[in-house]
Amino acid sequence: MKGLHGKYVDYLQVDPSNTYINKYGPPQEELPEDFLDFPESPKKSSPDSSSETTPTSDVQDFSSWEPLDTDPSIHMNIVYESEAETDLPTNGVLSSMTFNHQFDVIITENERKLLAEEEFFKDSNMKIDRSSDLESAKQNGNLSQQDTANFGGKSIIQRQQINIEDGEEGNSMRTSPNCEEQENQPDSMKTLSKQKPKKVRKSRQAPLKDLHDSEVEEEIDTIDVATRIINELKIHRIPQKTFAERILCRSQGTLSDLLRKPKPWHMLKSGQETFRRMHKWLQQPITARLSILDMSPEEAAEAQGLLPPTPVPSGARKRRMNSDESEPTAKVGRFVFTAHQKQTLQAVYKSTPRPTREMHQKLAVHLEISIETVENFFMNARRRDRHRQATTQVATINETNTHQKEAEEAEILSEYESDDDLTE
DNA sequence: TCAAAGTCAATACG
DNA sequence: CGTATTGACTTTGA
Repeated sequence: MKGLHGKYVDYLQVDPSNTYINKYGPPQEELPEDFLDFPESPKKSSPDSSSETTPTSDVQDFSSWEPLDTDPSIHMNIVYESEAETDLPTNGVLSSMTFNHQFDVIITENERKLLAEEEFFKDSNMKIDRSSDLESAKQNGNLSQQDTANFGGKSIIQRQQINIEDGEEGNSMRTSPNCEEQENQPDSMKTLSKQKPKKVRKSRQAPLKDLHDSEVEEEIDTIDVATRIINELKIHRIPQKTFAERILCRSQGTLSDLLRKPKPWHMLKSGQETFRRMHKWLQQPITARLSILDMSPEEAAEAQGLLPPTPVPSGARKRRMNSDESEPTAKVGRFVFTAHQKQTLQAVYKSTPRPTREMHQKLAVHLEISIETVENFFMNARRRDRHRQATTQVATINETNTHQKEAEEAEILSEYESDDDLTE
């Protein structure tokens, strides 16, 4: 019963009585037609399992599944991703939870013992039960959540990994977009593969266009992606710098900004590419995600795929420097406005966001700074003002609603770090 | 040539 | 050290 050890399991089911486990994966794009259907339980399983699953004649026994307790390496550290209609935060970490939602599961070996907890997947109603692990999680008592919506007892867990104690191969890395890649077709029809119509979208206050499941334009919920990336980086202790450079081919500062202030997808231009990469990375099996991070930027770049022509036009900056860069003597640090200069400029900006060239000149003289600097100030001010406005509207409602929960999640997340082994 | 969008990357912060 | 901020550079589109 250790056939799956060391391999990816993209989907997983656990029977209502929490005794058997059904794994499916890895690479297959699609699940078997009946994957979501529990076999007709022949035994007197759980009481409330009086489901309405089509009472087909196909009687199967859960014994065909792998007994849950025979896999000692299992432990689930569930990072869930709420798709919608839930009061739960958009995502977070839970110690246990019954299904009805889709989860992003991460399993670490040294956490396996925690799974032994009989509480795991106890009921068939979605419920958060943190009694089994996370000494810390216990501190938080407000994560309980009820969600009666269920799929007739069906459950799915996505992207989970099962660690093994013996042979496993760290190959399995999948292609994914990375640096050197640049495809910006208004309608990325590049790969018409019908990937899992995993539209990462949630019910936000933002007006969402109702696209069909067609593989039209993959709309990405940037806020959701950003949140998830933040969690991933935190859980696996991946520095922004590492992720930014190896996966996104961007600088740490840029990543930080994108993560904290993600602009709505529809407001992005070429910047969509960066979010696409983050999204793509999130869709890969955990081992692949982590393995890529272990490589050098170059390796990662190639490993992940194509290195087409025009790399994102930012790779090689030509910083202004003397024609001869051999003498770093006159090291001019970055310019920084003095309090007075900044205050003056901000005051002017308030009343006049778009000063005329003459005004720019006057300000430059008055503040004793170059006109370019003045122009840059207004340009940056306008852009960041717009940006702020665009991100605030969406974030606000959401935050006020889940502020507390998120704060608690953060605590739980931090606790998980204590025994995460997948980091180097 | 100008403005906007996307970033870089120095450096301010904690 | 890792993350957030931010003045300025680069690329795009008009």
